[in-house]
Amino acid sequence: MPNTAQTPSKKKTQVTASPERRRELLDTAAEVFAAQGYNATTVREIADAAGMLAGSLYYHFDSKESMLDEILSTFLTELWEGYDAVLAAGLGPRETIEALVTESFREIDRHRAAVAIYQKESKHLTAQPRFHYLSDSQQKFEKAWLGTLERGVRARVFRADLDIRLTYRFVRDTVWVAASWYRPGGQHSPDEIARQYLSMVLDGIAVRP
Amino acid sequence: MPNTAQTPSKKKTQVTASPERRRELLDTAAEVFAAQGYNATTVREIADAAGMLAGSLYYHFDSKESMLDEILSTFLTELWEGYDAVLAAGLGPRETIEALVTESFREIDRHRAAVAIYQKESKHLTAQPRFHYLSDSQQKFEKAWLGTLERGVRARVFRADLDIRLTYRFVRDTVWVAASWYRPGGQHSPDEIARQYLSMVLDGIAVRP
Amino acid sequence: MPNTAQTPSKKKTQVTASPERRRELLDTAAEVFAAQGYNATTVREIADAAGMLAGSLYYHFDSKESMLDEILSTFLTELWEGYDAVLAAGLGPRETIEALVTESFREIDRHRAAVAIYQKESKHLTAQPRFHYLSDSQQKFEKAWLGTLERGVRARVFRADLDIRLTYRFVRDTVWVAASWYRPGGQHSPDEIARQYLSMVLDGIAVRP
Amino acid sequence: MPNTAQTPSKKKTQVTASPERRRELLDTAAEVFAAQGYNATTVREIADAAGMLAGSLYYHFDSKESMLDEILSTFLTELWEGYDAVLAAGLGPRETIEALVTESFREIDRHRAAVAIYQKESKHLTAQPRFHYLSDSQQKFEKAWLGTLERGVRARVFRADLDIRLTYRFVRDTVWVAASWYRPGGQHSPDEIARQYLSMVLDGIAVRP
DNA sequence: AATGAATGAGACTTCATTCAT
DNA sequence: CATGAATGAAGTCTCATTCAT
Repeated sequence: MPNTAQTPSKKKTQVTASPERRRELLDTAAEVFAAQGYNATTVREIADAAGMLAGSLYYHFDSKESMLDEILSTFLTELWEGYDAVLAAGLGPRETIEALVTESFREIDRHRAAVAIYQKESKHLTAQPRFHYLSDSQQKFEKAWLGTLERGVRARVFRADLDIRLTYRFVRDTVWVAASWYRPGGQHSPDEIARQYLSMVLDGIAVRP
Repeated sequence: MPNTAQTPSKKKTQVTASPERRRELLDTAAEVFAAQGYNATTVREIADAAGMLAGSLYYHFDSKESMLDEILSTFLTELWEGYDAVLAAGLGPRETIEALVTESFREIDRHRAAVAIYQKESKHLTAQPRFHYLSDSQQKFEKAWLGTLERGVRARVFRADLDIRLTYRFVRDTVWVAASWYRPGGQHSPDEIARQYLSMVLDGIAVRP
Repeated sequence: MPNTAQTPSKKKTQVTASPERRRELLDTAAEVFAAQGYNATTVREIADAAGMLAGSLYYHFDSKESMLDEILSTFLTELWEGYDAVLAAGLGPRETIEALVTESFREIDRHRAAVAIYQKESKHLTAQPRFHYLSDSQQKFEKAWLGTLERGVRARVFRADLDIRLTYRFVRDTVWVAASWYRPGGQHSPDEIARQYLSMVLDGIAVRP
Repeated sequence: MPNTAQTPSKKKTQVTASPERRRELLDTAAEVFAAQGYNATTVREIADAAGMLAGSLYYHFDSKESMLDEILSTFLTELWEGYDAVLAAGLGPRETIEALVTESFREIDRHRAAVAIYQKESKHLTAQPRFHYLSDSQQKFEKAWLGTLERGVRARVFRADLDIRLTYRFVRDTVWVAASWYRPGGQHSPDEIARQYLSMVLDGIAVRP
């Protein structure tokens, strides 16, 4: 997931005009998209949720698609700020994985809707040029995680008998699917969930003999 | 996921028509639904993929929705045949989990498209009465897995220090998300994938000290 | 084209506002209307060209349509001042035609945009009561030109072997279509263009035997 | 006006399907476009005129714009067939002009609506890449007419004292504006109109001294 | 005077579905 | 069985216009 070059909307929508209102509306839209799916969501439903008429949304945004775009790219930008900080910290492989997982759950906590949308829609969005940055991010993401896992195998902190790509998918999916059931303000804090997830992933759920 | 035999077409569709052609068309439809999402798929795209015109599909099926219905219910019926056999076998908790995971990967191998559709669409489909059987299945599914896990904790074969519901979601998601990247005929057989997944889930990816 | 003083704004627009600004804005609007067509022009494009926001135009004008109205009626008023002077001068038919053509090219020079708009839009505007004055003008126009041509035929200065209505349309169109390509400040002055046009219309482009 | 490369509609509309219906609908659309202007015409008005619902038009055409495109390009293709035949005939300059004018009035007779649309819309359409062929045609058109006129001046059959570009515009506009008032089946046949126009253009409307 | 935000009507377009052939 | 043509509902988007500030 890349810190997107963000489509420069030259046309009309005031990107200048009050960014708070924009953000409010995007949050509303993200919530509806996450709940119903992007395609199944009508512009009118977003507008209803925002307390305005469908047409009024177009004062703030070019199109329904550009809302989706902005939701996803904003999320990815923030995500990579966190990831890049972790990767630059020079930690050992196990500590890096721990930090990445923790960071991920924090992002899920902060951008639950965006993550859920990303999970559901990103695959078929990458076909469109406008959303190529999703693949870019995906690749960068894979490099960071897979690289760390490989480093760990070489350093003998991760098992060598497993297919490394399988392990990668396992860890990756395990973390991000959480967005589909996670509700902020629930029983466990993001950090607590991260701790338990890491414990399962690293040590397994079986009792040690 | 229940084997609710919800298929009886009430309206008109010729059940007389050769069931093989029906299945062929459903397979085609499932593939397209999985690739693009149900909502994003037009009836014309399915027809194109099947080499006919959109209207012609209606000789075989009542509606786009009934195709989805049939795809999902067929899959769930088969899935529960396998699951029920496992659950009736009277295995210990660890062996039950192993058998369920293995069975799941076999289903993914056989019904990749259906599983992918299920993953993406089931949440917002359960709202419709027609698809209530999806929630039924979900519940039955949860009871089987959660029950087995709890049994394992009591039997001291699974760790007691983890939130059991978190563990459940972890195992469940770990398995099913695989449908999003799995391609039949790949490097690893379903059983091999199951073996490695189980190894990770049960024993973790970290090297034991 | 009549000088129907159809301008009195009945509704609200501040006529108090400086008339120069009004004229400026109308000139801008006319330019955009001429370039893109009235229907294809959005109020926002006019506002952009004027360096303000769309809504702000409504401080100056009732509606987009009233801008068009004012552009056209102002032009026609001026046109008829010139024409009426010519017609009142008591010239012979050939001299009258010469004077009318010359006057027309001067109007095109002064009101290029308005003339272009008139050419493109007048036909479908005449349906609306608000723009009935366009048909009135058209009729008065036809009477003046056709009458002069007929007078010329009777006086044996214009050919009698031509369909007089065809001749009328020929002369009329010949003159006014020029607005579609004419650019003020070009190579030829309006009077020079008029001279050459008259030479062609009166004597033809073929070399005399 | 070029014999257009015609946009290859790859997407969906059956260009194969009954070309007669297509042509019928295009004729209807052309009539409405010519009467009201392209922008002022709604898809529903076209559909009403064709006795169907607005959406049904999209079975035959990609978009309102593609109808316009097909109307114009079909017309231009036919026009250039006629023009090219004339230009290839090796006539003298005066005879070439006569043949071109005659051919033009025949085209106006056959494609009155298309010509009217061309006159009104072509200028602002050329901005769009899709309609670049309009400029191409315009250029080819200019080369043919201007070239013939220059040839005529050199051959001393056309006057040398006139600005040749002015003459070109004069002749060109004179002919084509006729589409705005011409009604097929009127008093004069296209050939008769051509004859009188040529008489005016070549010899003028004034009586020879 | 001008802005920023919103309204509401209506435009173009898509698409599941129907049905005579 | 399948096609070709059409329907009708609904969806996205545009735009002239309004109005409080």
